[in-house]
Amino acid sequence: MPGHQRHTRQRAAIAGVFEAQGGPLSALEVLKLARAKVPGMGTATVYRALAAMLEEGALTVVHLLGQAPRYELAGKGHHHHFCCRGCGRAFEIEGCAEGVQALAPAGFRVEGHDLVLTGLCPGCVGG
Amino acid sequence: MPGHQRHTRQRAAIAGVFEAQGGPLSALEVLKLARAKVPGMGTATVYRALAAMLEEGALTVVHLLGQAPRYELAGKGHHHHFCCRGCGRAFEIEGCAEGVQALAPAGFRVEGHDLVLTGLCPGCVGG
DNA sequence: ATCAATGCAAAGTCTTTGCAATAGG
DNA sequence: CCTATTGCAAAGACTTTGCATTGAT
Repeated sequence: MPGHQRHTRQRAAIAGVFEAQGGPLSALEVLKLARAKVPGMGTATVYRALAAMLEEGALTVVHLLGQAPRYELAGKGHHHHFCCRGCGRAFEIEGCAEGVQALAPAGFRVEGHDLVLTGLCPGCVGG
Repeated sequence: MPGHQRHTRQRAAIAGVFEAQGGPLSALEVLKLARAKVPGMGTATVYRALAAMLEEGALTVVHLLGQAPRYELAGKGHHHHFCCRGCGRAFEIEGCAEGVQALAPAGFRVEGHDLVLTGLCPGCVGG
C-alpha cells in the first residue's frame, strides 16, 4: 500500500502542537514546541511532516507579510488574517471581500487571493 | 555633510532598473538586470543600495506570498499585486476592494491592508 | 584627501536533500 | 519483513557582514 502514513511519536507531537495552539505557526516554532514532547527531534522531520500534512490537506499555509510561512490546521473555511504591528501576533478574520478577484486585468486567470489587514489588536490599542 | 549619497554607476544602474521595469522586483532580479549595465556587480551592492533607497523613501517593500521581499518605486499610490504561479513574476493591479478594512472585528484598529491575487498571468495561461 | 561605496568572501538564517539507521504496520 | 520515517550532516537559496580597495566629491 504505497503512500501510506505511519503513526510516529514525532508526527503525533507535531499534530498535538497544532491542536494546542490556535494560531498559525512557523516551522521553527513548531520544532521548538514539538521538542518539548520529543526531545532531540530533527529539523528536517518537522519540515517533512509539514510538507506531508500540507500534501494530505491537514494543514494550510498562511503567508503574513514578510514573515516566514506559517501553518495552521485546515478545515477552517475561507478566512483572512489581521497582523498586529504592536505584538506581532496574527488573528483570524471572518468573512471576505466579495468581488476582489475582479480587480485583475483581462487575460489573467485568478485562482485565489490573500488579504492581510494590519494595525493594532485590541490589546495593543489600549496601551 | 554626513549621510550624503554618492552617485555611482552601480546605484544609477539599479535606479534605472526600477524605472525601466514596472513591477516589483526581488533583490536578485535587480542584480541580474543591473549586471547588464554594470557587469560583475556584487550581490552585496544591490542589497546595500536597496536598503539605502528604502531608508530614504525612494523604494517601498512588497511582500508577496511566501516569496522573497520585492521592491518597487515609491509614490505610486495605493495598489495591489498579482502573483503568477507559473512564472513567479509579480504584476501591479490597479484599484482596491472598497470596504475591505471593515472586516476587522470591533476593537481592532485597522491601519492598512494588503491584497495579493494568485493564478496565471496572460503569458502562462496560454501555455 | 576623505570617506561612502564596492567587490569579494565568509557567515547567518531558514529550508531541503542524501543516506544509513530506526521503527511502525 | 518491508519500507516510511527519522536524525544527522551537508547542501541550497537568500541575505547580511567584515574588510581592504576603489572612486566620487
